Amino acid sequence: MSPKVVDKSEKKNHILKAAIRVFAESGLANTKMAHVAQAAGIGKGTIYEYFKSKDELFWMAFEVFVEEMGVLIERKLIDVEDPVEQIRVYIMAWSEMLNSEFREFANLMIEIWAESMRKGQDKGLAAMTEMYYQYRLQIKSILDQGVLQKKFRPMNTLAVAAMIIGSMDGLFLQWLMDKDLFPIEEALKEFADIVITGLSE
Amino acid sequence: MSPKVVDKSEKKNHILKAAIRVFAESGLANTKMAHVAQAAGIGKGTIYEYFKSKDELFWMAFEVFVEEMGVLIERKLIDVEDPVEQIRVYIMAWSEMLNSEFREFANLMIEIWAESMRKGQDKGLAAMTEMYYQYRLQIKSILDQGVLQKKFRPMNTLAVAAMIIGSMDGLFLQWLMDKDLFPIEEALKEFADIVITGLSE
DNA sequence: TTTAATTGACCGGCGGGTCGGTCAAAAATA
DNA sequence: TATTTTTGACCGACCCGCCGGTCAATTAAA
Repeated sequence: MSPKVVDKSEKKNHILKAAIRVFAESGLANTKMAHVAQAAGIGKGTIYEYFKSKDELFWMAFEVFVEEMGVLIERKLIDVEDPVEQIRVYIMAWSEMLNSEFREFANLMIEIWAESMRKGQDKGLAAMTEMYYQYRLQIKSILDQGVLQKKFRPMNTLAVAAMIIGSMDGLFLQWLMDKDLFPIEEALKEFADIVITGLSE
Repeated sequence: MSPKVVDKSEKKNHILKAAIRVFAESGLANTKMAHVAQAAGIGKGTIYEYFKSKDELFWMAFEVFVEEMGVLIERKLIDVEDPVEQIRVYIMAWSEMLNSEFREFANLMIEIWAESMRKGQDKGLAAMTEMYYQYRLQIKSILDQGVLQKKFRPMNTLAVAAMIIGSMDGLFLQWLMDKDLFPIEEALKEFADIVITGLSE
């Protein structure tokens, strides 16, 4: 019925996008391959032409998600010079992100969190840990710059970086749970103000 | 083999405790009733004398968890008067908690998060939202006091409360993922300092 | 002995993954 | 160009192991 696709990698990507949506909605265990197939508009068997297993599909979805997220943040930071402003931009970038096309992928994050922590899921956990480690270093280097420029007080920059990332995740999580009532914009704004005031010399 | 338990509710509690441990380790979908039974040292069928279904068991485990957690925090706050110190105690209470018997239950939290957000899990989500709403109000009232006493600057206290709770969750989450390397003590301490400095008049 | 509690073998459905068949399109041939 | 052959992407019926929940039998308590 549908014409055959010539470009393998494009179709793989198409399946991945559908999978992200379904995983985000139902989680790993509750997602049926048949459902993913339906969402992608293909037969179940076809998925296995592109992915070895459900598990592989899930973790590839994670990779795509992380990568797109990283690119998005990077782009926002690119033409901000002042470390203080960089921190603010970084924090506020989240609220924009949550109103972008990422909104539908957001639920996936918690699935990944849960999944990566289960006993025996060392591969996923390692990927996760690595991702956060990179984020922390990124923030740390902004903070270090700020301290050097005497715009921030001296501090344990790694711990503060960890705190900032952690807090972002937490606010994100709260918003996920209660998208309508949780005041994410205000909470982020307050957070940015408090962090900057609290860190200033 | 196991001593016969006379008290029905005591046995129910015993099963619940075992279930919490198993759910924390494997999640809802990956936990087998046989495994819970084994962990509790009883036969699988017996569980169904005390709980209607796996689902009911899971959500009762959640209730127990939340309740014990609330009691623990409450106890810490009871003889602190100064709002500023209350905030600090509240924040630092977490690090103590994570070194207490709660440590083994901690993973359960993320399972609950993930589960409560799945499509169709309205019951769980509602319970979750309610819990956080209560927490937010609790913190808000401390902040309101502080503002009244001119110890904190004027602010959107609800948003700040949401921010604080969210951040706590986020730090907790990060720690869950990387218990050995994530500097939870320092991050919490920095967070408390920054928040208090940032909120002070 | 009667009643209550406990148990684990068993059942049924469910879903991940397989595999032989199909067919559109590309390649080869005329 | 028209026709035949080959390819491999696509599919979904089927297989089979797994696990939540049941219940007849067993054990303990009254």
